[in-house]
Formats: sequence, C-alpha cells, structure tokens
Amino acid sequence: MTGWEDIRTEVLRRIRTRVWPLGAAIPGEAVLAAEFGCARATVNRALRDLAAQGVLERRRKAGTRVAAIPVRKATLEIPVIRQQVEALGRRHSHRVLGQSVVIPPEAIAQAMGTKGPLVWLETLHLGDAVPFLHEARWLNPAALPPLPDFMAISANEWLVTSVTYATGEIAFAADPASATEAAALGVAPGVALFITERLTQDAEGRGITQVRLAHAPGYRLRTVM
Amino acid sequence: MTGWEDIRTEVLRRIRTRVWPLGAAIPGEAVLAAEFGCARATVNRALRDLAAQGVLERRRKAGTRVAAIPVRKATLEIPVIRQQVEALGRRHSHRVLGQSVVIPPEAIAQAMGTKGPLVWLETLHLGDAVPFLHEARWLNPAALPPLPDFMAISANEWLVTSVTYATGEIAFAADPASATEAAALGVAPGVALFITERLTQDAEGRGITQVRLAHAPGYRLRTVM
DNA sequence: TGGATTATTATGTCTATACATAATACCCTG
DNA sequence: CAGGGTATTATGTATAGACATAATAATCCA
Repeated sequence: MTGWEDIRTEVLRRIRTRVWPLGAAIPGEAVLAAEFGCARATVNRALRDLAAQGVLERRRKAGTRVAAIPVRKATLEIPVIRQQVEALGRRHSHRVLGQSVVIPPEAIAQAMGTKGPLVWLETLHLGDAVPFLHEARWLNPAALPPLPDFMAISANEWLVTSVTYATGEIAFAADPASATEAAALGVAPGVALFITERLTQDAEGRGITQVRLAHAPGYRLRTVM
Repeated sequence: MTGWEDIRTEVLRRIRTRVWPLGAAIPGEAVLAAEFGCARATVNRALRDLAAQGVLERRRKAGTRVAAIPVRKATLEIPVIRQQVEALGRRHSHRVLGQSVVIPPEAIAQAMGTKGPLVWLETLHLGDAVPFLHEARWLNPAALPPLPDFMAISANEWLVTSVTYATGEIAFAADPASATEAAALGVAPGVALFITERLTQDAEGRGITQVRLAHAPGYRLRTVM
C-alpha cells in the first residue's frame, strides 16, 4: 500500500498544504521511511522523482528542501517532421529547394566549431501538397557519414536514423517571415512564423548540423505539464 | 565500475553502433545483468532512464526494444517571469492594465469547466521599465483562495506560490501582435510575437487559470537536449 | 474453431543491507 | 581569527532476494 508513488503523493500533499513550506527543509529519508513504514530506497525513489520535476532540491549532506520558487518543468516531444505532418492526417512530402557547399558565415562556423566548408541545404516540407515547414540547414560533412540524396530522404529523417545519439540545444522564437521563407511557404513577407532552431553536436562536441525550421502560420507546439 | 550510468552508456553505444538496430528487441534485464556482472536492479535503472528519454520502449512481458523512430525529448524549464527578467540583469516590475469580473467567452468557459463569471486580468511585465511581456489572464475564483491585490504581487508569482501543484497544458505559438498587445509592448500591430499559452487545472480537474503571455520581440525559449 | 481460462514471463517495485560520495560542521593549529 | 584538515551525515548507488503486475502464450472446453 505504500508504493513510491503513494509516498510521492503524500509528500506533494504536504508541500501543497504548506505542512512543509516553500524553501523549508524536510525530514531526511531515514526519518520518512520510518514514518511511512517502508524502506529508505522507496522514499528515495519518490524524492528523486520530485527533485527531477523541480519540486524538491536535494544535496548530499545538506538534505532535502522544498524548492523556494518551484520551477515548472515541461517535457517536449520533438517528433520527426514526417510524423508531425501525418499526425494531422496529411500525406508528407518534401522538396529540395537548394543544396550547395559553401564557407559558412562566422556565426555558423563558430557554432559548428569548424572553419571548413559546410553543406547548405534548403528543404520545403509539405502536407498534402500544402507547404508545412521551411527547413534551412547547415551540415558538417566532416562529422557525418557520406551524405545521401536528399531528394529521396529528407535531411531531417536521415539524421535521426543515422546519428542516433547526440547532444545539442533547441531554441524557439517568433520571427517575421524572410523573403525566402515567405516565398516557400506562400505567405506574405513579415508574417509571424514559429521558428525552431537546433544545433546538434556529436559525442566529441563537433557540430553536426544547425537547422532553422520555419513553420507555416497556425502551428502550435503543445505539451502537458 | 559498473554503475547504472556506465550501463546506460554501453547500451546507448550498442544502439548508436547498430549492434541493436532501431526497432529491434534487446536482451532481457536478467541476461544483461549477467553479462555486465551486476544486479538486475542496476540494469533496470539504466533501461528505465533510457525509456524515459524515448530511446527505448518497454512493456511488461513483451520486453524492451529500441525505439523505431527515436522521438527526441527535451525538458523545458518554465521559470517565473520575475526570474526571466532578472536573469537578463534587469529589474522586474509589473503594472496591472485592467482587472474585472466578467462572463468569459464560450471557449474559455469550456476550457475552465465552469459557466460562472471569471476574473479577467491584464498585466504588463517590465525589465528596467522596458516592456518585457504582456499577460492576459483568466482566473477562476471558485477554484482559488481569495485573490490578493495584484498590484502588489503579480498573478504569475502569486499562483506559483499559492497553487503549488497542478496539472495543465502549455502551448507555444507565433502570432501577430494584437492592438492591445502592440500598445502595451510599444511595438507596431502585426509584429511577430512569441506566445505562451497555459491552462492550469487543480487536482480535481477544475480550471484554475488560463493565460496568454505575449513576449516582446527578440525573446527566445531555449533548452538543451 | 472460438472463446474463455490458465500458465508463463519480463518488467515493476519493495526490502534490508552495505558502501560511496559530497558537503557541511567541527576542531585544531599557526 | 584565518586556514586547513578531519569527522560527521544525508543522499546516492549497488545487491540479492522476493513478490506484484501486466501482457502474451498456451491450453482447455464448449
């Protein structure tokens, strides 16, 4: 009856009802285990979970305290573009708008950690022949297997299956449509577009790819808390 | 030497190098524990972590398999507005632009799960007296403690500390600035704004608050993968 | 053969114990 | 009193063993 989720619930209740006020230290694991009549490992699991959510802050020796300002953490699932389109009940296709090998601008070169030439690739993703997303991407051939024919497989899809694990950062913004994006998406320049920018690095920290995704108007990124 | 993180690393390596291809089933916990020379619980911890990341899919009895399409999961930290402003090295302040009690439009009433009147609140957040964010919020007084004076404490801040735990959903979008938002933020109507919309519910599923945050141009939401 | 029941199995979780680790608190010395 | 070293302590992790649970596979009966 005292599963770790039950304990998590009870701890949350005490925080919510201010039995344990914001910022206050809570009893140690051993004490709580004794109180709840379970093993310390069970309490540990519950508290670790709450710490991962940002509700608690834990430090060795210092103990556990309720987060003073509970930072909300939300998990975003970032699917492959094909899946996003198909989730809308539309058929996905893509068109390569341009591909070339060029020396990148300074900002990109620095982000990718290389001075050599990169592959520049512009792709338009469509759902039932309607523009869905404009993809402007830099690829670092020095950090990637031989590039395929991007007309056959989109870079987005090729990358998730050929570079299984990597780190990087994502940023979201709202930008006015550039001339290129407007033309590709069939909207007026300056229209508000939802932008996703991603920088991906391999295990050695080399830049693999940098991409700017401009979503057609109406796109919403959603998640539950 | 065989901590659960080491095992996680090794499992990831096998996935990356296609020893275990995408979509394939991997050996059971007991088998892996024997191979790595550790307890099953240790393997379990590693595999659970990878499943939480979306790299593996696990089902009782069915076993564990590599995710066919590795859905990327990113964790967003959603701080209080004050913290966002202060993180930029600016001093936070807020101004209440309007507060009233009205019957909400149909869409809001449905989202909040009530037909009664709600509190409508418009707030402008500033950093060093420069407009930072426009907050347009519905509050459900039936699901909240008595409302404070929102000129003294912003609704954003009051809510995180008085409603410690709740569920809800968040959506991000890019919208053109409405007349109200443009005026408040001091930008031209139609300018691309980054919008955060949040619907918060309490433990019983009652709508607590619904808010639309319009960030001043230049705002970027960032996270690491 | 179809449908319901039962057996099997891999993951999920709990326990008790042990040791590791990090960080604080304390104490001792110069 | 400052500085550094040491003791203490709460969390972090590992282990073996056990039982729970869910889902599939096998079986049995109508």
